[in-house]
Amino acid sequence: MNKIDTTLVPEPTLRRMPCYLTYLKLAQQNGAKVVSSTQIGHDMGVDPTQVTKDLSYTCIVGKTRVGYEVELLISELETFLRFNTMDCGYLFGAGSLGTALLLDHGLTQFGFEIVAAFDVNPDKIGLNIGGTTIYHTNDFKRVKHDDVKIGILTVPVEHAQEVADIMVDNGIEAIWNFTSVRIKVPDSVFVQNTSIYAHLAVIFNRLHS
Amino acid sequence: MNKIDTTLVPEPTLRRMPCYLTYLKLAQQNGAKVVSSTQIGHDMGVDPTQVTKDLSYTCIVGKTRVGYEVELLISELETFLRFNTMDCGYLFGAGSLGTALLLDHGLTQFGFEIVAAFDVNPDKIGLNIGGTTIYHTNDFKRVKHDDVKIGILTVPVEHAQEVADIMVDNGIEAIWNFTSVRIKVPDSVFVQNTSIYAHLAVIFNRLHS
DNA sequence: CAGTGTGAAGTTGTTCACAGCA
DNA sequence: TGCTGTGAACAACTTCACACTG
Repeated sequence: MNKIDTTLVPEPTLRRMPCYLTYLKLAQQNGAKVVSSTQIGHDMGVDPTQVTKDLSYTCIVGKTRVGYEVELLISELETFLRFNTMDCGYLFGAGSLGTALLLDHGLTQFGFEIVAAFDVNPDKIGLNIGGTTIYHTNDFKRVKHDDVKIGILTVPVEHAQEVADIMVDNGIEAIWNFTSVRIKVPDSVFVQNTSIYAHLAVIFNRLHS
Repeated sequence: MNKIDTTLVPEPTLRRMPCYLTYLKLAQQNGAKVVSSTQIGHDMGVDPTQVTKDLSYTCIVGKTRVGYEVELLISELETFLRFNTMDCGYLFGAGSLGTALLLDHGLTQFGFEIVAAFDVNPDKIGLNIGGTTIYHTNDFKRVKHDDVKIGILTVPVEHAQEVADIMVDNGIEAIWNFTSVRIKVPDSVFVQNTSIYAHLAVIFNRLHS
């Protein structure tokens, strides 16, 4: 499989890739120069064939009987995942989770920067959290730049749809939805749901059965 | 399907259920008494048959041509997901994400309470964040209670495995892993990976293709 | 006839089996 | 022999089709 292939990369694969990347960076710190998918699979608790399949979506080729060159694999993965070019986004809702995202240094490391935040709480407007200024949501139209396509949704559930509508009306093309409601958007807008409470449900179920 | 069935509830179903719950609570606030799976599916952008299938894992039965009684469905879902009985957990790593979880009021609403937090940063030991005291990780063995089975992992990636090992050695049965490394644990321990960066990879890929 | 509930078909993702290579 | 890479078998999840019900 190569990059000319038009089929979409499976979402599970995309979600595993950042884990490989983190694993590889740690391995590199520990002095590893070369690593096999067998090794990666073993260390990460993933099926080794799965690792090979996942990596085959990138352009990298492994050396038979040796494995993959760590440095090359890292840079290839970063390019593939677009973690080495900076994407910008807006944050809507500077509550506890929103604030955490503003303070999180990890995001820039993965090629993402929150360039402005929006809230409706008068006490928060004008504040600067982690280098990002907070504006009133009503000022979004005025403040926004057309080249920012990603919006983070961390508002209370009651306002999720409403704020999502504002994003869509103003040209946002991808919404990273941290709320526990499913929002309705046009087909052209991509939504990634990341509700942590959803995972809590899984934990409770597996723990008590 | 009923509760005597031994097959596991599919993870995708478990992850959708909290969304149904949130949707239903909002609908209830808006005065809805009865709702059909067709309606839920339409409003949430989920296939209506999927909604029916998902709900059939609980004990609730819908009325033909009418739908489900909202209040009953809410309480049935809450019971099923164990959101109305309090589970306790420990948090490891009081960084930006860990702190956000400590400050988040939403968790208790979903039946989860962080009863103690652990970190290695001397500046943080002894602090009280959102009602939770922070102890040194080395004191875990001394502080822990045997009935707490859930551990939240929000430490830097370099220490993830090490801290996970401490948890496992001290009787933790489920680890909610927010780091971007896959940790290795015995089969008896359940791990739920919730790395937000993984979702970033999906957003970038879908946005740029 | 609109809605539930379910078995069957289809799709997607994972695991297995093995060919090729150093 | 140990590893990559791939096509085939398998499992999981989703969507479709339809019988049933008030």
